[in-house]
Amino acid sequence: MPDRCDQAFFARAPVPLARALLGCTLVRVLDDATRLAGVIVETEAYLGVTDRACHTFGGLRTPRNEVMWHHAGAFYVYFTYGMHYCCNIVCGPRTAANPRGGGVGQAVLIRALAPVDGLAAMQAARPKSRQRDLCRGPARLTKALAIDRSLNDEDLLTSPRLWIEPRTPATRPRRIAITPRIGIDNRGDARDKPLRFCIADDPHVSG
DNA sequence: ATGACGATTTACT
DNA sequence: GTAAATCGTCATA
Repeated sequence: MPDRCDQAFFARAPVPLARALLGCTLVRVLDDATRLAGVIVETEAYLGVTDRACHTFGGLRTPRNEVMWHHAGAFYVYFTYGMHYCCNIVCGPRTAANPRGGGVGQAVLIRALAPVDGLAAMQAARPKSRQRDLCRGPARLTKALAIDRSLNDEDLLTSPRLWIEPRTPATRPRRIAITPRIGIDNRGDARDKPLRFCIADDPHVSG
């Protein structure tokens, strides 16, 4: 039985989780048992109700962003630009009000992976992509790993088709690069905060 | 009912 | 470098 990140791993604030996810492996198992997996090399932290770039800014709660208010370890998938999916891991510390962690509108966006398992299936999903670019970008990786709306609100703690595996000595980042987030140019102070985390010098990082 | 826009990617000049 | 693709969502009326 594969090692899987647990509730304690996800139940913390977005910045520490975004850092801790680097070097972990995102695993997706298809209905035909094909295993697709990649090492997380790029993440972004979304801080919740005070963060202008966050879907829950100002306490906004709608059918679309409902999952961001769920417990830590919930998987939040949203559709954007009429054609792309992006995926996030809901987080937030454990409190008396939220003993599972989360419940406060915080999450970490997965922005890029280094492909590890299921390369043939990924390539089939993105036929024109070079191997290095298969999961290099938030919407590219969801396409490569067959992540869509059907996985919104999936529980990473228990799902048989989706989970996160911890770092191994071989995947532990040597150095982490920190930059402002991508694609939020129009949002004042939120634009410049250093909330994007990458494994430095990894060729699978986007941007 | 309507309209502006988006945590992007790809193709094209 | 710029622009097109493409549609669900939310705010406004």
